[in-house]
Amino acid sequence: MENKTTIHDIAKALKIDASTVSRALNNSPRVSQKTKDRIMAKANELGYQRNLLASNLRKSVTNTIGVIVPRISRHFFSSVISGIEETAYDAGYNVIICQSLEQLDRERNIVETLLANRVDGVLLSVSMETDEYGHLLKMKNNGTPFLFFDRHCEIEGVNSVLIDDFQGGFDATEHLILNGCKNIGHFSGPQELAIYRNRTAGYRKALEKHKIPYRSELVLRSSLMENDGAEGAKTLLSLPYKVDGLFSANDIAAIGAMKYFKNEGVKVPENIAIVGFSNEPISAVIDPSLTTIDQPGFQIGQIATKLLLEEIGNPPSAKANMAKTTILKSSLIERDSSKK
Amino acid sequence: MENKTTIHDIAKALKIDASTVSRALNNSPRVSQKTKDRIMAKANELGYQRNLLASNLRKSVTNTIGVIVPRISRHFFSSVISGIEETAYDAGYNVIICQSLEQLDRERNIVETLLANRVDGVLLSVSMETDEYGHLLKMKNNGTPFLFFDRHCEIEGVNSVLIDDFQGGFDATEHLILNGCKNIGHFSGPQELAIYRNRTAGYRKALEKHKIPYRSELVLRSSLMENDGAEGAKTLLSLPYKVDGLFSANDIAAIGAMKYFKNEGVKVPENIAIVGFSNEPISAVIDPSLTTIDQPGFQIGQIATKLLLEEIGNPPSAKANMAKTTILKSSLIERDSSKK
DNA sequence: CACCGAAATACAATCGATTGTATTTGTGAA
DNA sequence: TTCACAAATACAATCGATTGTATTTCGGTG
Repeated sequence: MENKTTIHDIAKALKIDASTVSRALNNSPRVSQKTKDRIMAKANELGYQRNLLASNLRKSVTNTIGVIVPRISRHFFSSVISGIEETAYDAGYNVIICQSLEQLDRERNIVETLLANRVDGVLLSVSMETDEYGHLLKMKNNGTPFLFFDRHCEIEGVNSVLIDDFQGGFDATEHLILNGCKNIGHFSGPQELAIYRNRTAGYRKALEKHKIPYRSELVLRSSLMENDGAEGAKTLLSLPYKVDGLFSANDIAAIGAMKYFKNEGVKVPENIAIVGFSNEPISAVIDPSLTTIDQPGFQIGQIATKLLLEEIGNPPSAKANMAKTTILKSSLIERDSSKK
Repeated sequence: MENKTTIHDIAKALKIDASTVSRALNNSPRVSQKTKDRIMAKANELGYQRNLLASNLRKSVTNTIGVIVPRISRHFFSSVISGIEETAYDAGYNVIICQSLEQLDRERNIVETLLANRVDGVLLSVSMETDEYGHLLKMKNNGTPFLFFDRHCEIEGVNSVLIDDFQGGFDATEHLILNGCKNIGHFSGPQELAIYRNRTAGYRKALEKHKIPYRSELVLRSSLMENDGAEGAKTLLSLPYKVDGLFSANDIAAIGAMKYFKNEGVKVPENIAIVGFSNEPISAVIDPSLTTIDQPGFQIGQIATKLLLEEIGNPPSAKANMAKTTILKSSLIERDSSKK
């Protein structure tokens, strides 16, 4: 009841060798069916359960991949995780889910733990604080295959699966312009992250295309939490001219702003039209419903996992050291918050 | 660059024994400071990283606990996970998060994998499909400490940390009654789960207290997904008398019903008042905002983890085999969906 | 200078499973 | 009956770290 039974216990009980037991449990053709049956029966009788620590140590393969996301509670990330799990399980891999909570030191710890546990590969969407890549370079040098999804860093030879943030930012902004907005605010995130730089670049490009001058005071950077959105809304209202549009680089901050505007009696979309990013479920339900950019999370998870598993299966030295970047399209979901 | 360095590599490089390297890396007093320094330096130089598979195998302790939840995307569960992680990390434990997606076979697989990986303990909130406890009994017999939170099963000698679902159901229902509802519908979940039985029992108790007859056709059982809520709403509308209140055993189904009602032109709360359960973030934001029962998820996670770690630390045979059940209070959050 | 005891280090077994190699068993053909 | 050969099983090393025990080193004392 206490001490787990091992293949040696089974071997002893049947007066055979442990190697035969091991082979039988792995259904090797080198063991006769008769012996296999006896071993299986005894294994069940004793409640045997393979010790993966020992097995993996010996085989130096764990059939496990680690996944690091900023927060599991974000809808986008949990759908990516669903895609990852589906693909990984089908391929016989287990998945360890970890959340950095947007903190660099936690991200470092997680990487450390995953490497120490010898996961076969890692899928990673970096935290907002990640402006230093030591832990990632260590992982790379150490030979552990890994791959960025959504939020990536510029590290040579590391693949990534991204969405087209530039296009998303462009679409969101142009949509506001086409709805008649002239002074469009923009909430952006930490500039260390390419996704935010790209969304902002898309924003600027749309302004440019429509000959609207770019004003830096309209672009506010924060961590894009709900209260950052409220703060940002306040700042926009304090400007000496009227802001009539807002593109927020995520939904959460957009919602923070919407709530603030509601409190202040500023009408959405009449006074200010808003577009978010990520398509959180909450955005479909808030009043007015939030126009946003939808990202194919599940698909990102599937593709990222497929690529990672390929990399795990293949000698990384064989192929060129070029990083491959897969870019998926996002799509604008028009709802009420932007209808003028 | 390819093959990971081991303590033997360090030992060889310094012409000392591997055991000394091991002790140095664990900061044992049996190694002189001078040698420790040399070893540390060499370890860094070679990019050494402890192999936890080997270490844990030898120590037969992993300092890891497994957590199984139905879905990580549910706000309640992700706050429980936050509480678990905080407490576990403080105690030097790692956490493996797994989701059963409400499927029994996935739950079985996860338990199997966690046991095979020799986690030191497991925190578990069972799936809606779990009506058979073989995998849990196996875990118990195998001697792995585990503990239920929120959704539990009747297994002898297994502790649980729950919220007072009976009281929650009672409060929700009485709230509707006090707001003038006479015919109160109720969405419940699988009756294998005590939480749903208890919420329903609270519902009945409140009716009884206020001398409202119980009608079985008002109680609808489902998996409480969004479309189950819509289905349920349809059923309630088809009854030959007017249903003026609804207590749903979760927010998601309540929201499904709200959307259906909105489509059908049934006004909430004027025509039908609604109370949900769980306090999903979306419930605060939907229009009308959803009255609901808030559960202290973070705290549940903290307490459950503390209890589990105690059990891991102590000989389970030493203490009586009595299951301890910790019950936390929930609280009614009044919002617009129930204001008549 | 020899010797004692503590400090530092080395030796060797072990955790549980896997796997290459060697040995035994068994079957059919000569 | 004997031999060849394949099938089945046993032997033994190994994965990387830990840990109890044994040995060496060294400073200090008489």
